[in-house]
Amino acid sequence: GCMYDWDAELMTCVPEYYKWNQWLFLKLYEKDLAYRKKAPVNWCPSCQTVLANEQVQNDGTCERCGTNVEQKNLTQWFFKITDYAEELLTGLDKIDWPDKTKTMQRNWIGKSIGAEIKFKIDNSDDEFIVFTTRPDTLFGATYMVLSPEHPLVEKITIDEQKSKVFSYQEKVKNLSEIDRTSTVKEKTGAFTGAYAINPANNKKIPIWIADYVLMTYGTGAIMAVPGQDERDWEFAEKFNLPIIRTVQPNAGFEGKAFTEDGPAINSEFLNGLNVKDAKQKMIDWLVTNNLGKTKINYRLRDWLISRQRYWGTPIPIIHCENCGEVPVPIEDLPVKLPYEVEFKHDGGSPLSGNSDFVNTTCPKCNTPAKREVDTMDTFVDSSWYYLRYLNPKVSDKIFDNDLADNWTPVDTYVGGAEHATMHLLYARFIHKFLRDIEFVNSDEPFQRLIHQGTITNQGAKMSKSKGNVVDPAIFTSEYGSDVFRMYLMFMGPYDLGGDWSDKGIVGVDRFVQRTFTLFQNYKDVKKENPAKEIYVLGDLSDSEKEVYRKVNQTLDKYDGELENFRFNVVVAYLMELLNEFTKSLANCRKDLISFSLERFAYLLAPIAPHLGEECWQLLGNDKSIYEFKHEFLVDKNSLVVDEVTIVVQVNGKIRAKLIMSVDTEESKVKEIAYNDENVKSHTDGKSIVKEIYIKNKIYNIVVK
RNA sequence: GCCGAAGUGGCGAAAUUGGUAGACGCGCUAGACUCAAAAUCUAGUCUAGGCAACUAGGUGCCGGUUCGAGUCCGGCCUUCGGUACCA
Repeated sequence: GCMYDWDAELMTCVPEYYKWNQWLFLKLYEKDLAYRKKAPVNWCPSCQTVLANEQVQNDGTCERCGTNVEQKNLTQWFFKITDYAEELLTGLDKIDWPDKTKTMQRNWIGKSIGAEIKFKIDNSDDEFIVFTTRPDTLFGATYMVLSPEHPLVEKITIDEQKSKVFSYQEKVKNLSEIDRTSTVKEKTGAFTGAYAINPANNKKIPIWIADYVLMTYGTGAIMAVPGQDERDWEFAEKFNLPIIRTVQPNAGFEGKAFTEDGPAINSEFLNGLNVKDAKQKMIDWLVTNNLGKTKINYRLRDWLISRQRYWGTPIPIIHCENCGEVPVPIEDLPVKLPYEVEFKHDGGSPLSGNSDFVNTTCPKCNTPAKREVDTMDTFVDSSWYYLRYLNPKVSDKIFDNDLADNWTPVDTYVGGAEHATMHLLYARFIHKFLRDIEFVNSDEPFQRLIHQGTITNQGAKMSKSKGNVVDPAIFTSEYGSDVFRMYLMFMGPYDLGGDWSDKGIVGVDRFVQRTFTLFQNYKDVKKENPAKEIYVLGDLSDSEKEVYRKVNQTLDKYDGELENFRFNVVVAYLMELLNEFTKSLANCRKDLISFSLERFAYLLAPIAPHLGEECWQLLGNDKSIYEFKHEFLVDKNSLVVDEVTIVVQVNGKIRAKLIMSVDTEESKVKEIAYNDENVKSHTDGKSIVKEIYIKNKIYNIVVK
């Protein structure tokens, strides 16, 4: 029952599409937002290939051959998403996304405000910079830690320590970041033999290396303050390094790092200040003495887009001996992915084996030159594809700008929560970049975001390779697409996944059958008995009132629930409505039956389109329901109830239920409540402490 | 490890956002129809006790706030998503 416009199909693997990935790359390159630097990859020496993190097993071996995976540094292309870190953070306030997704993006971007502090190395002209969020604790810095990959390590390590340091570096090389930063594993490290000078007090403090300091965060070096940082405390305890507290802990606090607020101690000119003021005073002092400055740091890293893979968009760069890195001129795009590729096992991209592809001439100086052989991450394709949907056939530009101006941002984007910090962040970055080069006029690509849940099968994500895919055709041929779709809606909340089961589908099938039979029983009822738009409650019998109310209630709730993707409750409402009809419709006047069924068919149509249309026709309508433009209004009067159930509680436990007319005043409720036998039996002989009355809801008596 | 979620009957799940826990559906039980079965219809169905009225307990576990907690707070447990080359 789904309808696709195959003329509007797009494929990211064809040159007509990936040409624009290349165009995007060149635009970013033009603005210095695409650049190269060294970055480590997982390398399997046996398979002679780069492995994805997913292909490296927990024990650090290759999933295909079991060989130990190594880290290898390759020069790779990056997009400078970090230039947009601040806007990617603040922009979250303006979009209607699930809070959890926004929180994940905020944490991923990981903004922290602190300071950069310069440390001199003892007996040397070398110095290095650390980032810290706690500059106020500088007097408590009793040692320094460099990341094992820090470029200074080799230079400063003294001869006697070299073997220890180098073997530690080797050991760390093949650890994953998750293992390195685990807070439960025992701290490890090695002493370089070198010392730094703490600029606050000019004391000599040892420089260590340890895996818990990452080259990819901050400056790859930290000042360690064991008194105020839990990781540093553990490290100091293990290696017998001195601990100085610079914040007065709460009374009785001992045995670990104190990370909360308190007056500064052992810190000369900071003593007595709270953390916030001490931070500021220390930063002022550092600036005055040219030793440091305020610094905002982000955990977000630049987007590594290079892949040493064959099947991807070639990166449009030419390497020339004379001119260096030269972008392919835009008019020469696309750089087509060749089909003849030899999969040489030399570690580079497979494209390097195709000499027709690799060998070219430099666009600048016309001498022989070589093409870039890396391809792009496929997240590049998906970072702007929604714009291409506007007109997939447009050939002379990335997308149709006029359409983009009118149609973006996407009103509601539906996608999995697993994309929270990658695809959904990349797309926001690229959209903002396209805005900055005046290709779109909105700040964000997706105004509203809804996650769908993932239906698993036998506990695992459905995939062809696992062979656990549920084939919808089995169910559409047995029950029809309306029933299958409706069952999917009815199974549970849209954003909640779960394991597939067809156990309840017969319930939906029964609903559809019963509905259809009902409409058949009242075939053409509307022709002779046209419905009124509105009924006066006083003119209706009790059965008719019930039906009329239920129809209006359903109509009233329907839109809101549908807009919020609450399909499961919408289906439940339709079932309740049918149950009401089964019970009371036979006792209703014919024109009220027309009224009820007409609206029922109307509400069915978005949920079960074929059934909705069939029922609509059965009523005697000539035109399709999908051409029906009239909106059924809710008779709000019918929703007003004149009686409510008031729950009487004694000490919060239900002791009676009173049916009272709406808005009954407290004294009246009180009188009836206290006369109830069951209430009496729980209050007699006890003293009343308090009475709480919530109008039309609850009367709670507190006794002692 | 870190970041983000989820946990409610035999099962899928509702719960007006702090006010009657279990709507709707599956399953099950009993009955009607049938020679019989299926289908359909009717009634019942959180647990324990009771003929019943009712009583006690109950939303992963432990504790707290409140007249009142599935809902809020603190601490756990389990499962799931992400952790930058699965996309």
